Amino acid sequence: MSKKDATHERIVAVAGEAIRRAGFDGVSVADIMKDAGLTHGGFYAHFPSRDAMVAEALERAGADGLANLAARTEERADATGKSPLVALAEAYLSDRHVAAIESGCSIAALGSELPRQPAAVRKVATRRIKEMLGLVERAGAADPEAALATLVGALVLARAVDEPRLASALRAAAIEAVTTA
Amino acid sequence: MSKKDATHERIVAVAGEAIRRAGFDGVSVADIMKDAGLTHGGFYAHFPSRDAMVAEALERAGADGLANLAARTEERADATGKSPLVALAEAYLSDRHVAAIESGCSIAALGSELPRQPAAVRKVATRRIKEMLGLVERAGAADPEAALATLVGALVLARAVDEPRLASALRAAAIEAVTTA
Amino acid sequence: MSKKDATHERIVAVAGEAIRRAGFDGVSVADIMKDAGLTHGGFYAHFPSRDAMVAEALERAGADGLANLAARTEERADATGKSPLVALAEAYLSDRHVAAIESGCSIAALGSELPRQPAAVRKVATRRIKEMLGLVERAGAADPEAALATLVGALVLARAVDEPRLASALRAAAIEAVTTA
Amino acid sequence: MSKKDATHERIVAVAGEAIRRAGFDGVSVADIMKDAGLTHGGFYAHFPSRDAMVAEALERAGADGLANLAARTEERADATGKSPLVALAEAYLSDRHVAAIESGCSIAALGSELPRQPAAVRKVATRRIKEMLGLVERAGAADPEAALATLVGALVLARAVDEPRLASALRAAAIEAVTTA
DNA sequence: ACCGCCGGGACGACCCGTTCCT
DNA sequence: AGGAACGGGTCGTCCCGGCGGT
Repeated sequence: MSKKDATHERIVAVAGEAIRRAGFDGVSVADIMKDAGLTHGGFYAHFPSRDAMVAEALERAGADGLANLAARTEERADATGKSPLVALAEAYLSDRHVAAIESGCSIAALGSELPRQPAAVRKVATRRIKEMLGLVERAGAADPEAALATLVGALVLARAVDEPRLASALRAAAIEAVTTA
Repeated sequence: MSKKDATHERIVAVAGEAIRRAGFDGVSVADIMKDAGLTHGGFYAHFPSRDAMVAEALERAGADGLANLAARTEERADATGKSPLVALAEAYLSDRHVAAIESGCSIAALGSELPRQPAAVRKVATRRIKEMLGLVERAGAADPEAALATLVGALVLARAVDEPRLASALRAAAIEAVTTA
Repeated sequence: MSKKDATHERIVAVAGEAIRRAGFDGVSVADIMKDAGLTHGGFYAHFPSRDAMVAEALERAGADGLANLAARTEERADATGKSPLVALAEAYLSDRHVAAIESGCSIAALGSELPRQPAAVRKVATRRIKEMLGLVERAGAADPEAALATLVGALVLARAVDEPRLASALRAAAIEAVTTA
Repeated sequence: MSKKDATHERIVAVAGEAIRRAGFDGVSVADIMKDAGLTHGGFYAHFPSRDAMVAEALERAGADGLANLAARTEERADATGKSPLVALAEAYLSDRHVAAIESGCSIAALGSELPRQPAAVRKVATRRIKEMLGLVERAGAADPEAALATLVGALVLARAVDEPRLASALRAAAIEAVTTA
């Protein structure tokens, strides 16, 4: 039982990264199983379908990304003495987070694909967004909804854009807007 | 020449909608051709590859979405007498635009898929984002980059979320933030 | 392991015959799999690509054809008391071998297509030709290279030609030339 | 009328080379037409079907190859003073002819594909083989059938083989065998 | 009792020979 | 004679079910 659970978790963790990196449809079951050190044959002993695995993987990826973000925020607040909100915004739009799609915010990584996902997946995403709102609120944002929209939008745009200069401008402006509102 | 161009345009228009609706990988060549009233056999007389068609379709979808947005903004400004920036934000986050993924803003519809797209596609997207910045700036935004990030982020989140109440809150907060900054 | 190997061998055997019958490009993966009692979906569990399968099939077809030839030669030598070389030439240019393209000499069946094949395939063919030279030499040919060229050329021409009379003349002349040199 | 005939001839000439280079199935109608400086649209104004074009192309390629061979033979006979048969064998198995598949002997280039061609094509090939027999006979071969088989077989094998050394040995042995019989 | 392997069927992009309209 | 369009076919990949060994 314990071994099976460990395997299950490994698959989910691998899938969480793979999906953020390549999108919901960007990785095959076989790819994920191979990355988890297994063959694709046993996949359906762990999940009833690919979709079910995706839902779990998104859940896992979201928790993972949120925990990472909280940790980086705290690090930054401790190191620089800045306010929690500033630390949060700077962490969310840091070089590191922009680059690390596969371990970062799952909402920014998959946002525009979410509307076409099955209900289970959307449910997970909605819950995650609420948690993110809570995080932003606790950090002291006057308007958590607007702040979250700005942060997510800036991250999506910064990653989409081809020119580093433009990406940096978007990130800096978003940090400014979120922290002075 | 004229007939071929007409067909070409029809394919591109159909593809632009299909891609916004279902994502870059969500529609097949055959599907697009069928929607354009053709069979898949003739596709490669119009495009050297699927990727080339996607790049054209994104270009077209972006121009289309931007023109729609500008038109709706003007309509709204004329009808309500509100400032251009308010009209723009309200138009961008209107029920209508949130619902109309396939004819709306291509950046919001495809944003999180852009980082994985070929260079040609990313180039088109970058140009479109610059145009959107210009639009926001001309509407009178004090900080166009932040305003665009907020608008795009709010649209992505509002579409992603499962609960209309939450979606509305995100949209309202974003409008407020953009227009009062 | 055993089952997969058995299936693999069956595919290779079927492909070896199909390729000799219809040429390197004359049969599809689906055709071969169907003849092997399978569907083409499972093909890529056995071979990384069609080309890899073709190389194996040629290897198999060559070994098969050579073994058949050796067996027929011995039968003929035993039955008629003729010399090994005569028996070999007569077996190689027998009605039976001329007719049985799909189980006969792979070099004669595919010779003129070989120059355009990938390196792996040509390598296999070269090795087979060397083995055939050895066989001819052991049968007592004074000039194995010339004898092989004559036999292969006569078989190719006899199969190419539309008139049985001409085919027979070519075969008889080749047997005569090979066995009296 | 004259212009159409010229175009027709150009297509046939291009096709004759293409088919010897890439095999009966190795070139598409569009490729041939493009090489002839045309578009594939007009193809069916010149030929009722691809097969009909192939038959004509083989006819043309055979005449072409045979004329080339006769010319090279004569050149060689004049230049070296060797007997017609020696000159013929040396010309047929010269480096130049081995390398020039697309302008050389069509029987050697396509021999093993002929058995599966339509009747019209095989008829053309048979006639060509008879003409080659006549050429060999007039050159003074004691046994034209065996000589032709040896020459064609050696050319096919020399082109098929991966090792220049082996190819040379096959060619030399064949020349020796043909000229001393 | 459970995981891994073999296999199935459907679908993906891309290419081909052919026809029709201009 | 040119060019758009058609429909069938190719190889390769996908998600998923069942049999067999541990």
